Amino acid sequence: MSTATAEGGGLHQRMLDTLGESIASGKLAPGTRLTLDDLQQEFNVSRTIARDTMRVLESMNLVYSRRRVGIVVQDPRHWNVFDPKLVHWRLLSERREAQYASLTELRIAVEPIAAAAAARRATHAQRGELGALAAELRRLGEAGDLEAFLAVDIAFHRLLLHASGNEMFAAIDEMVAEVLTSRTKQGLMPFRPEQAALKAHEDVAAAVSRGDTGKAEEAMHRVVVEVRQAMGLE
Amino acid sequence: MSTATAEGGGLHQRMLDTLGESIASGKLAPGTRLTLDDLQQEFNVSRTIARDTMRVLESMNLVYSRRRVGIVVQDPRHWNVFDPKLVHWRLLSERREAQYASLTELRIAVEPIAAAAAARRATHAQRGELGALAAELRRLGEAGDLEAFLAVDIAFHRLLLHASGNEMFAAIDEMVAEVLTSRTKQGLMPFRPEQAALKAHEDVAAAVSRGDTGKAEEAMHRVVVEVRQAMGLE
DNA sequence: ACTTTTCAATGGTGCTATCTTTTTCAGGAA
DNA sequence: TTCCTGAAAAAGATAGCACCATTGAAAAGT
Repeated sequence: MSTATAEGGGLHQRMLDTLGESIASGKLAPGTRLTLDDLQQEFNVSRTIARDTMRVLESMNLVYSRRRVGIVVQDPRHWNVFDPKLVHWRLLSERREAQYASLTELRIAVEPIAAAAAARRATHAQRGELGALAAELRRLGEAGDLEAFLAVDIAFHRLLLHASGNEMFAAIDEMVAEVLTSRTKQGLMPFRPEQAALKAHEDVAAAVSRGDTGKAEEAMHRVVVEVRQAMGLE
Repeated sequence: MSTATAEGGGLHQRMLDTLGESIASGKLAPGTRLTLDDLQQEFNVSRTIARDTMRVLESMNLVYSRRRVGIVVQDPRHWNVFDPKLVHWRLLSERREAQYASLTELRIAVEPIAAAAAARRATHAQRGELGALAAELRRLGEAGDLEAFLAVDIAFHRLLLHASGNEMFAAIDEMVAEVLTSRTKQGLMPFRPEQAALKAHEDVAAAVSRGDTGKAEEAMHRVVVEVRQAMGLE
């Protein structure tokens, strides 16, 4: 993807990012009426580009268009909230916290089940790699290198989600990475990862390695349980 | 959405549905190269429509387009598998079973956590309604009216997902409905819903009603546990 | 290796058809 | 006269079409 309102991609991408961000942030409130004519003027683009952009926003259910009315910003409850572009825009907005909360809760739900699935379906190579990452995690955790720790932590969770063999689980890997990153960057992580967390990661890797679905789920549950408490979910 | 290759919507919708279905089913293999010129001829539409369509498919990561190359069908691992349109197309294809499996696993992951969230955040009205639906479920279950049972079961799960207050959970309600429907239609359900399942639904409603997150999660776990076993996940 | 050619997307312009909403206006009843 | 009603007309916006210029990248040729 293009990311950000950056200059990057074509006109279409820029217009899409700008408008998407405006809608996601609520700057363009639901019910707001736009017209292609206004948009082409505002963004200084041709009708072609304006159309393309609105079609994409429409396919994400951020807007709908009706004859004689124009293009109308949809109520948030209709948005395709799993679209990575929308997730990205929402994380850029001031309502970022709400998006993090939703994502974290999703993670709490999915990761233990993904661990169980991985224990059942991971390839031999994946099982090995997972163990290596867990070991690396302990090394970096005890050394106190938070930045490197984050990178490996992301790799660990990403690999697990993919090893689950469920493409829907795999698809949330980017979002999980963003949650982990944000948690570290905002200092919500203890300066030095806790022993319990390191142990839990190792247990996940070990359980997946020997195909123990129940233990894998339980260990991954321990990994996310701290997040759960931080969110006030139990 | 328009649903199906039906006559419905505009040219854009029809072309999108047709192409999307072809890609989702694998009839158009990853790596296949298309050009706008070919497409406008094949579908007998203007360049505008062909462009719009491909832009939408591109935003779903079903294709990517490069200059001088054309429009290329993406590898499935890049697809936005949470896009409701894509889910729908996959359920129409011969690979429908794989999609059901993924969705079921997602459901197993999400619903217990959604129940806990609902216990915490549901409105007063939602708590009451959930109880009413659970009672209705028992009545219909014991009467053996499978069709009506299905309708209420869907309403129950949909309400719970929405009451969770997590818009990402709410967004999977349609998918859950399709899974439940398919399970009933294909006779995967016992002719008469089991007592344990009826009890579990009631327990979910009761726990949500009194705000007991732990019990709500546990009870919803019992609701999905049968599905879990049917899938060979434990 | 470098240059040229070719191909297909990117981006733009202007037009017609069609669908809906709003407005207008005529006609009848109070 | 005034007010309401309903049909017809007008207007506003997308839907869709045809065609054109530019640009970037792959492939062919030197």
